[in-house]
Amino acid sequence: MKSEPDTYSIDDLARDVRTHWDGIRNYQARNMIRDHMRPGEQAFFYHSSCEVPAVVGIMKVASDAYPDPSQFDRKSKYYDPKSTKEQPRWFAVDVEFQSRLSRPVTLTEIREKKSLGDFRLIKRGNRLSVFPVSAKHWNIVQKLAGG
DNA sequence: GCCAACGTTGGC
DNA sequence: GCCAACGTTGGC
Repeated sequence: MKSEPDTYSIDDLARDVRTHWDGIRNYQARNMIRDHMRPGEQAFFYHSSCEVPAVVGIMKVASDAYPDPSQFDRKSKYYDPKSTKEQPRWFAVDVEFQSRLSRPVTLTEIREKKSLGDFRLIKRGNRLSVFPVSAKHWNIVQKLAGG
């Protein structure tokens, strides 16, 4: 799961421990959290759009998907006038801090690692903020971090 | 349904 | 700030 550290970083999550992962406004990403994420599953925390884009930590999915409250909040930048309580368009999940990687695994490193060649993160045109990670890729990234 | 215009993501 | 690679919107 990607987040811009200027907006919400692994430090913020370590402090909050648990948070609402909201503001997802892409249908594919929404489908991912609504239809495929389950409580107890693990996820990587990835810092995007920053000086050193990198996988920085591990978190745990802490809830089922639920309608993202910000879509109904007129004052939120995530407000969606086309969304109704009866038929919400957007969903959020709760996540819990689990750990930091012993060191960040940078995007550069990931690109250089042959065995991560088919990792979705570096697939051309990938802009999804939420996407599944195979067990193989999960393990390789962890190993790179030294754990 | 097509497609141009526009908006967003995210690396660089 | 630039730009590629998308996704979305809306006119037709």
